[in-house]
Amino acid sequence: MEKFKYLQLTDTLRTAIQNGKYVTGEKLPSENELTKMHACSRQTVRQALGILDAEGLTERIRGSGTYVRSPRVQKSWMHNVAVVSTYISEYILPSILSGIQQELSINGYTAMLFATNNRVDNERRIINELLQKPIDGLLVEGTKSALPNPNLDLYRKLRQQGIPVLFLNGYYQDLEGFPYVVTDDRQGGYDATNLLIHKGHRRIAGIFKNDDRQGHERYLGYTSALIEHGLALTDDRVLWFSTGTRVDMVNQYGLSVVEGCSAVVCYNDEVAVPLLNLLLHAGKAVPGDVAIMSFDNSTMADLAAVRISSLDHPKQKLGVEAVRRLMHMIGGQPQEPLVMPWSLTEKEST
Amino acid sequence: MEKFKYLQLTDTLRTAIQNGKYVTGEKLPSENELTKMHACSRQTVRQALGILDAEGLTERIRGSGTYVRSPRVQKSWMHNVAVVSTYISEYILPSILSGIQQELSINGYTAMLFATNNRVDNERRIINELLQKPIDGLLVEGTKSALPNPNLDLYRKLRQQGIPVLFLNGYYQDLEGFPYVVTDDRQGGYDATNLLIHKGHRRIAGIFKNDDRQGHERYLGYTSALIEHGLALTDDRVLWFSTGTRVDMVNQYGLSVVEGCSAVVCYNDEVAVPLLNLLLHAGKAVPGDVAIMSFDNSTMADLAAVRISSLDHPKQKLGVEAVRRLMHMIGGQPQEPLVMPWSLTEKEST
DNA sequence: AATTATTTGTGCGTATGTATC
DNA sequence: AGATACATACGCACAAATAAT
Repeated sequence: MEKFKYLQLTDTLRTAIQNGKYVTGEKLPSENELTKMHACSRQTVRQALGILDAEGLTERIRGSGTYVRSPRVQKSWMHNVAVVSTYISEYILPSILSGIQQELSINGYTAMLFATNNRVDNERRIINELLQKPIDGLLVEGTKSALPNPNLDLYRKLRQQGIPVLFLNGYYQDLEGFPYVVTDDRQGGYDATNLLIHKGHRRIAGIFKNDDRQGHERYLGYTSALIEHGLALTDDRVLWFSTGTRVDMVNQYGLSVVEGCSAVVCYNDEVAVPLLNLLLHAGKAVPGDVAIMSFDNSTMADLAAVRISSLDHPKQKLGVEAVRRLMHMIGGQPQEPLVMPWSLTEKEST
Repeated sequence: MEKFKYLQLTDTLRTAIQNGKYVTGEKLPSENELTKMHACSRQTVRQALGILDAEGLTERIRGSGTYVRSPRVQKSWMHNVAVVSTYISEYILPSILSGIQQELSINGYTAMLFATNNRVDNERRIINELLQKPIDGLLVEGTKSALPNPNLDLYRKLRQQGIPVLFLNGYYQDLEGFPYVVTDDRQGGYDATNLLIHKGHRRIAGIFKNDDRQGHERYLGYTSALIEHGLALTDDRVLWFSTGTRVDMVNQYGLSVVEGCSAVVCYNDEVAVPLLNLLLHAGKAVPGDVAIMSFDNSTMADLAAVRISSLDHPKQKLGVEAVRRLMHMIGGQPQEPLVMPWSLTEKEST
């Protein structure tokens, strides 16, 4: 129990408000009534009410009374949304962030930026910080979303504090009830592979990332397309890599995995471009000897020596959709997950 | 003048603290002394001190006194820095933002992100917002920094409010006393042109941006190199463009401006790459017929058909340096401008 | 339309507790 | 141990806004 009367009173009143004993509207007894109810002086009551007021829980109107603020108005002075991304400057992330910032700005909100560098320890540090910051909502790109995540407790704590959380690109399987906005990676993997199959390819290699959800899903799409067409599914034709080993891995195993194959499905352009260069350097023709399908359709895909056919990632639109959903969540409307489709304009590598 | 005694007292004490009348440390008179000094009751004094305490300007230690907090600790609950950039996802901006975010994070600060899209009306709207937000400092990439800026009043107002402002990349000539971190664009223009001259080129075209400081400076470096070597300075060989007309302009006038020249200095890679493609498409050899020097050394420069020699922009390091200086400013130390040098590793286009 | 009661805001006085020097 | 300073607590009086009579 608190030491001082005024803090005790603050506590009881605050919990009463939070438990809904006093609903949004008038409700709160007058200072004189509280004086009698809690057997203390009016000054003590006023001190307690002053704290609630400073916390934004109540609004005091002279001559009228002390009113409970609506949860919406309680935080109306903030309008901050935290954005936790794996990276900031790399690949398609800037485009997604740009979409997020633009849509937040339209809604009168401000983006507070954090980067995990795809490390769960950084993620933990950041979310711990955020628990003590005045934010209205949170957009998170999941960190290593295919591996078990040690920070789920913190996300649950955020929800407990009433802060809406929405995931994008990667989300955590074990975390239920949190909406997300992602690309349809399984369908994308299926479509990419399917296109190659319909072009007559029978031996199709695949390079996928093993520590995020997207990699797993794209792989599943790849396999289901092969199975559906009765094609051989061989582990030797699949190369897995993890965060931080993209280019190294391509240089080391890139040629061997496509050996004997006429096509390859690449996790993304960051893999496809180095692989393309490696193939060309080894005297192979693209798409003559090896066709390449990739994901994300970044600027890299167009600037490569052979323009790479790459499923088109919604990028900015994904950021915009994520923000729109988060805005609804801040408004109190729970949101369903959104799975966004890929589109494709074929280019030179197929 | 304020209506109530306690607010009057708060005001006088606050301005006294901000004017340095009471320095970091003890200094503040006791409640009883203030009671006598301002001819009011001790409760009134306490109410005023309570506000200062809530604002974080002072720290009250029971049995000891009321102390002025160091400016660094005064705002310890905020730790927000606003970053106003022209764009977010384009070109080298993501790298600069990444450096900013990284260094802010190290210092326990958070980046709040805004984009002007290089429009002064957006800039005005944003700075007006920021005047009412709780921020510790501001990093701004100047908008159309070579044109007269209508928002200087707002920047001065920010300074008046004690919020440190530091410009990067572009700053406003007419705004005195605001530090900045920029690249040495005049020297860069000189170096780029000089290199071409030393390679034997005598007729060197130039393409520059006319609405930002960097364009003007790079142009001045270009001209001074030509003059220094007694080469002809011809308006016909200089092409100016402005925000929003990069590629269009290159496609329209690119070939004509390099006509009769053996080399060209381009404002940046966003100009150099389309120009390169245009030249190659017209059957010209690079660097055989036309050598190309560019600025910024972005990924575009390396992914182009002919790897373009491009002065290396510090990018992340520039962001880091800007933040370091802003941190010092928040700590109360005024900062000098920083002009960062370019480096160059020659590539294929020269 | 004016009055009255209620409620919060401001201001002052006193007393006691407790940490610091 | 005593002086000093802030923290808590209670008391009262009046002002100003509101709401109901």
